[in-house]
Amino acid sequence: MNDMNRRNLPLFPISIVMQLTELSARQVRYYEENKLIHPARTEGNRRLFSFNDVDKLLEIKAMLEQGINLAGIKRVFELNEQAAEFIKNQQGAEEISESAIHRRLKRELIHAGRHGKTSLIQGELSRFFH
DNA sequence: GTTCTGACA
DNA sequence: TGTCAGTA
Repeated sequence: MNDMNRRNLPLFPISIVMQLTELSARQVRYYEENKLIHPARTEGNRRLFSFNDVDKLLEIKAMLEQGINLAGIKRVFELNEQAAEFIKNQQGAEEISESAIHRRLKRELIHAGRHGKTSLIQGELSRFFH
């Protein structure tokens, strides 16, 4: 069992996630409605969150505090996935750890931010993709 | 007792 | 977003 696998295991009920993220159940469910997170379900239809889900919720919380709306946050996640793929292709078939990708993404986001911090908010993220 | 969906303010 | 109702 590798790390990536571990991080995606459906483990926590919403009560635990509430304590871990300091978000209300209402907020967590609302973010799922808007497809920002996709927690697994038990046979009884109860949500089960993974470490990745929790991390994502913490990122959502942080971005929300910076004034980014749900649509903008969704865009950030989409761009992140595309960026991750881009980096993987650029690295070739060579194995690259998730943490390495995240370090590089973070570095590139910081670099992009220097050209205009406000451009990262309110749905103007797309301009970094030209 | 806990969580879920839907609904109202 | 909080909260209440009626369930599972």
